[in-house]
Amino acid sequence: MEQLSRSAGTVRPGGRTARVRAAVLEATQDELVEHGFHGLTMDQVAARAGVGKTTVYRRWGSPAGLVTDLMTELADQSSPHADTGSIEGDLRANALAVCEAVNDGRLGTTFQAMIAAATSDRQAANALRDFYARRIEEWAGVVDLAVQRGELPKGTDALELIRAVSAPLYYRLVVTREPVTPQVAEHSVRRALAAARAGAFIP
Amino acid sequence: MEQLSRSAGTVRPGGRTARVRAAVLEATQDELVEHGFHGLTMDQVAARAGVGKTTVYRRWGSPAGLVTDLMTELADQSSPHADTGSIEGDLRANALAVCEAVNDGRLGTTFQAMIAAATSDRQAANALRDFYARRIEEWAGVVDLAVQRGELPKGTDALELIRAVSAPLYYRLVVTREPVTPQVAEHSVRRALAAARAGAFIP
DNA sequence: CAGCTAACGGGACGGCTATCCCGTTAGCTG
DNA sequence: CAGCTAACGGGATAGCCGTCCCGTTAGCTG
Repeated sequence: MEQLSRSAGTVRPGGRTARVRAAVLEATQDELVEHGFHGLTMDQVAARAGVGKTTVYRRWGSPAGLVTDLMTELADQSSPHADTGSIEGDLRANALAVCEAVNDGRLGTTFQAMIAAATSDRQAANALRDFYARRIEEWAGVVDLAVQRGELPKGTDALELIRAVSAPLYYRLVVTREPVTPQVAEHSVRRALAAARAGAFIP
Repeated sequence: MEQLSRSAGTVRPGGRTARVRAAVLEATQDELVEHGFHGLTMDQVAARAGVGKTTVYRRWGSPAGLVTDLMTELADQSSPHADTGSIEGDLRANALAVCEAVNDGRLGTTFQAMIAAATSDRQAANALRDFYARRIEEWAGVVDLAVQRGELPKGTDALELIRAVSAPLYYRLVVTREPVTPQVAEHSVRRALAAARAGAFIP
């Protein structure tokens, strides 16, 4: 797709296009905070961004497209994983980072919108999956280090352990819609770690 | 609300109203399976149910309202929790029940629709929360029995343990959008149980 | 700095969705 | 079984959303 449009003519990645994209994504976030994903309309995003609505339709196609692009933008801003020296500290840092992210007004609504978009749009779903696959891989490193240090048994599935830490947080956020507090994060770490030490993450 | 409309005149719970509701909820499920929550329109539901679209708007108000009613209907059909004699068997039965439910064409799409509706509609969100609160409470009993039998340490938080079993399943379903297989369910049980035996579910 | 063209902007149009109004149906009540 | 009225049904209407067409702008290129 990308290849085809490139071969059709000269691409212009220059100032205006980038400026428009920045303005539109900024406006998208603002609209999400105010009206949520359900109330996100191409029209209002265009108006707030100060661009023609035709442009928004042409480049993003749908509200889900806007959110998807916002997601890939966030994916590029890779959050550096901590290295506190102990696996407990590292996992706690991970859980608290998730906790803060979903509770932050601006970022949290964007995350919720991503999940909402993914329920109706295949492209958004793929972007969401890729986003988390990348985050999980980044954090899996701390588990491997812990195994090398002897903190966790050999053969521990690093990806699964990282997933296990965040699963209860997202479960509360999306399914039971209970608040995601630091205490919840703490409990999640404690339980995942207990299971890991007992060897429950060895396939 | 309910009280007010009742006091205004005589309620007629009789045949026609109930018949209309059944037809509409049936049509809603069918439409959900075919087009998903995003493609659920009041108009088509009314047409498929063979009722006037004014009726659908008057009684349910929005697609989210339809799904919410569907959810309360499912909530009433309480699934009996198994009692296999061991906590491992009970939790496995629970996890497999969730696994089957989300993979079933008809029921699974309804669940997904419920979650999608909850992201945009407060009433749907409340109904979803109540639904799971009830299910979790029903299953918490098997944990208490296991504690009495000495299978799990005293003070184990039954509600949290039940939540911990389903959290990874829903995490995959909604967030990472990976398939929810029986093997995933098995792993989830194994890990939650390992943590519980280590006392990680004692507050 | 001048020409080319990718990308943007405005306005008009068609289709759909949600709402309103009022006539009709059918479940209660005596 | 006859009257009352809650609840349903159909049609008309207004507003919004998405698309299309074409003129305009501004970033590349030599």
